[in-house]
Amino acid sequence: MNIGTVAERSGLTAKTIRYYEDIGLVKPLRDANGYRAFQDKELHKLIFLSRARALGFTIEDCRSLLALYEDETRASADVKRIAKEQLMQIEQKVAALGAMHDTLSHLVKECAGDDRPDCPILEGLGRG
Amino acid sequence: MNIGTVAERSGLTAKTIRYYEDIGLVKPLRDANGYRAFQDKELHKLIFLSRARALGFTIEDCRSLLALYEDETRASADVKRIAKEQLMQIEQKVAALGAMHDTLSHLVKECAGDDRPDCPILEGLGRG
DNA sequence: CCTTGACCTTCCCCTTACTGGAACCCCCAT
DNA sequence: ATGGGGGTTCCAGTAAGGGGAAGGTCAAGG
Repeated sequence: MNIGTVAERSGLTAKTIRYYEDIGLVKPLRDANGYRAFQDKELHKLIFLSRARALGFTIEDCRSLLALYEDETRASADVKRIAKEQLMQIEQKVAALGAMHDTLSHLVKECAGDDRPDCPILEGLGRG
Repeated sequence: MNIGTVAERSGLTAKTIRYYEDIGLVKPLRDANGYRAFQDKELHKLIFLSRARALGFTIEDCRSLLALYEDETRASADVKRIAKEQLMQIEQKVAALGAMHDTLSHLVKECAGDDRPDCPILEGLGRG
């Protein structure tokens, strides 16, 4: 499989896949013409990466998860620990965004939004 | 006021303030010795920036908001439009994080988290 | 056989919003 | 004069790729 094919099947872009090779996440073989030749195993790893990234894992998380994914003797506890840390980070982000949302929606609600220069949003931001 | 003082009062770091000068958000005067000399107006702009960034506005949003902040004749509608866009972006991020959270917490719940190699999290990520 | 267009390669710069560090200058107190 | 705690500039790096140039390759059509 060429890079275009695995890109389509994994949902990643060719650029991203080349980047993942650069940083050592995948190691495709090469054809005589220099084209990357992906085998099923590499494709599965890319699909794995695509999903893990979509769930918010960092590249370094993915590197750890991939090592566990490839290690048939891993303990599920190792995976669960990484996943739970990621869950907590997601929860923290949601909480932070929620606080932003509350403050901002309050300001927006107060603002007339007309032609007058009077603006509670700017006042709220500038108030010492 | 030197940069250390405004850093403390605005809640930004000196590094960040120098960066904001670099990209043209503030334009402090200079003392004879080359030190930045901040006046109250610049301090207020930095406080404004600190709050707006904390609410998730991008630097470019802040640039627009700051221009409106300084324009005594601005229409509140302009500010409200920017703020509402930001609100929508926050809502989208919350929704995306919520979806991640649901999927991941489901996987975590399924996982025994013991010494056995059997791991539903990895299975969930690798499943085609 | 030649060309055209789609695909592939490497390489380098760009992005966001800073942060860290090196090397150096300045001011005040001892 | 010296030590410490300011300040200054500039260079490099971060996460995770995206954009685009310059060029090699392949398959189909005329």
